[in-house]
Amino acid sequence: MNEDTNPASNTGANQEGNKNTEPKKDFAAPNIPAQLLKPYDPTEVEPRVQKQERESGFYNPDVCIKEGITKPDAPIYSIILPPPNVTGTLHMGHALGFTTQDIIIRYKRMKGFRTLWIPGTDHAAIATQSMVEKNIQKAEGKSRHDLGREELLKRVGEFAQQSRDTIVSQLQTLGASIDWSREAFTLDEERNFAVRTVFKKMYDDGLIYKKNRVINWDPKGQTTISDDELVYEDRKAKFYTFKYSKDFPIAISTTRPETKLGDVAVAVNPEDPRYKEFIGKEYSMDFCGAPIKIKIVGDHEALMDFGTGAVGITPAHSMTDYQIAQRHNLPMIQVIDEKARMMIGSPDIVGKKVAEAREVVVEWLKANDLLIKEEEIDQRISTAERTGGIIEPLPKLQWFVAVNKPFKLAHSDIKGIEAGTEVTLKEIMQKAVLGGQVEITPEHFLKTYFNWIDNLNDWCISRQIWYGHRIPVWYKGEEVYCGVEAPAGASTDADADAEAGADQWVQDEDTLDTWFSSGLWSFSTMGWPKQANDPTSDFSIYHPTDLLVTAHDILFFWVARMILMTGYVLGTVPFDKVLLTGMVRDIKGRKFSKTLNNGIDPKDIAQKFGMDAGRMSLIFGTAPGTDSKIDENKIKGYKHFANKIWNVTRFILTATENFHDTVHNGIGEDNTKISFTKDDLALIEKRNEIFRSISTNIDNLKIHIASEDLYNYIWKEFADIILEDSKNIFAEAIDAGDLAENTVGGEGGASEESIAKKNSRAKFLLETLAMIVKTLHPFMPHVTQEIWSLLPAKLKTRELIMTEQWPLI
RNA sequence: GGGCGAUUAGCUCAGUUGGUAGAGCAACUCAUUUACACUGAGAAGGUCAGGGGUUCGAGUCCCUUAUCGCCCACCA
Repeated sequence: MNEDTNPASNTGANQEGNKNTEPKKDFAAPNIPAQLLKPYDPTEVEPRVQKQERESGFYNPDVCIKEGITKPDAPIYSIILPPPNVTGTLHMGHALGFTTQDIIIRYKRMKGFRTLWIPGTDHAAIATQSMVEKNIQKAEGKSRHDLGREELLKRVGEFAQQSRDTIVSQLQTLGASIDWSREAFTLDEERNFAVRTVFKKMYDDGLIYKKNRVINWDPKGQTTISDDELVYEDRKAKFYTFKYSKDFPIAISTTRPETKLGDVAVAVNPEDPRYKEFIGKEYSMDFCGAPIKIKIVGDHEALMDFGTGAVGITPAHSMTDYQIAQRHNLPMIQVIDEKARMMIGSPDIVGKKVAEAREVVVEWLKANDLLIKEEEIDQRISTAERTGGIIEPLPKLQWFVAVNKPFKLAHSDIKGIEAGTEVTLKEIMQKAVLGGQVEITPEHFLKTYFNWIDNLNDWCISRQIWYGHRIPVWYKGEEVYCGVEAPAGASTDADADAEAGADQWVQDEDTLDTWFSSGLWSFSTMGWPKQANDPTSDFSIYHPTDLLVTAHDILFFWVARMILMTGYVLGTVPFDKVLLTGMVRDIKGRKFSKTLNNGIDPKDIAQKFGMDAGRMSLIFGTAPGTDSKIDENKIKGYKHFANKIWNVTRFILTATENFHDTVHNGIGEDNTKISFTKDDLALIEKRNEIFRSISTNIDNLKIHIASEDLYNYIWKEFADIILEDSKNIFAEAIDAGDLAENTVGGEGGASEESIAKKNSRAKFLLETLAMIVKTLHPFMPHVTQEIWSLLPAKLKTRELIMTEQWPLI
């Protein structure tokens, strides 16, 4: 398979004679590939190399084994790609993570590992649906209800497909050596089956339950969201102090007077001398047209030194109040509906939006002389991460995952948890990491991780949207059925369900939080559950995976959920190591966001500087977990670097032109056997030391240091010192050659010595060049492949450098 | 309120177990059409935020202060 890839090498006759007389002018030497004589052009090379690599099939480990590149019993190395959301396109932040993964995957592949990298995309339920809904509303003025469930899903599906196509092409532009034959989608049929299977298991174990309680309602997205999907915004707000009525003994304060129509109690601190005497008393009155009944309760939650020391309790519209109400068995009165409009009160309040109702209530308080104080305070309000809607806490019947409920874990490979013992999901998340089974880099995120788990509450998993995994639960009158498949007689038509009669099974309307399916990603992409017991399945071979590379902003959303799900379902961990990357920011230090429209498309970088340069600039000098800024000057530097290696190659091939095809056999220019000089042996030793440490650093996930060492060796050591020095050696050999020719029977000794030096150095340069190109390949796959294709055939064992063996192993 | 991180050259940032402070970019001097101007050589530039401690020795470990950033939290 070792064809001569040097297109210029068989162009026939050359003019050897010219070489020594005018060596410097003669770059167009016939032995040197024509491409090499021009500056390196990434825009031409990169797409070609990507296509060549992809079509080779070697991204797929099965092909590597079949073609003898990887041994069948080779050690395993697997990574799953964090699936990008199908809401849009990739930016340089994604590129950092993906480049990191690609570097490690290429490195491991060259080291002989059976290497798998699985791609896919995430349906990102709320984000995607709300984006499509917005587009439809804008273009056609229709809501999702105008379209119906089926039509909307069709539209969202189309959008997702387009997004997916863009993402795939972007990943290919990055040069990601990912196995496309295994591509998955969090919402495809196989993943849906995995989701249903896990849901059913959790339901049967009593870990999934349905309950009516106060949840985070997003009036804009018309759905619940989990605690983690809240984003806080600082705002100025009016803080009102007032009494419910003239006769009421205690004043309370609030920023939301309109919710007070739903108050059922006032909590005071039981130690508070001002209010002690009122505890237990009840008062009834009219408040803005709503009859309210207020009980005074003692609760330590009420702080004596805040506000008036008394809290109005609105169980239906505040998480805190809901919890206090639970403690005191208080009723819950909902006064705000799902559209954030008032449900009760006087006629000028009912139907009004909360902000308007607030004004009306304040006016009413003033008119009745009940308002005591009005001041401005700083307030944090909750908004929905995906839609930006202001969260309205509402009581709703929702599905939850119980994180503190003990259950029996049948099988366990998790250190500290014995099979068959009772554990909670929370404990699984803790112990998988505590025992070091999952290693997190940088280490300080461990504290963040445990801190989050300590404060974790039950996970609300139901969403009132249509795009997503529909909850596999069916109702018929009072009956409830949960199953992987629909019960017999259940309607399969989504829109028809709504009108189905009481004698028919009707599926739950809600869909699951997108992170429920993402949590299964490490094994749902590998054929679980259908091929779980097949020893030849990906699941049996590649799970648990070796490494997860992701940005630190989804540590809780995703990393923790994967640990939870994998621990629960399989009794093991999803990955051995987690490498958290920092966020890539724009030049002003801002996060990339759709609203700012400041995302940088990797394709633009590829156009401008070459993707290799883009990749290096993301990696170089960027410590794990540390945020970085994208800077075009930096990228430009690595474009220069690519060109540098290009020219290094040209120089070495030109300088050794006469015998670079024989050096591999140890045959020098004068047909003598080459042996290394002392100087060159020293260079080899130093070189090998540096290259070994580069390997070690990649092994330890310190690729930013590895890339720096490599860069410095190539440019500062190899090019600036060794190549410059070599010029003298080669010049001496030429002079000596001339001298020997001109002096018949003269002293050949000097000549032989300089020729021997040249031979030694030439061998060193060619071998080192091959080594440099191989070692640089994971970082800059395109330029290295192009150089590889231009190197003398005898220096290589294979056409594609990605399948060559890593140096010095 | 709790937790975490950052503070190193003009700018952007590296710095593994403590052992003489590093890179890129910018700026300065010089060289040169060279394998490469997508170049080379040289010089300059730092009380490693401040203070204290441990140590023979601290950018690195401990304490503390300040500033900035992030995450979490039920102060209505």
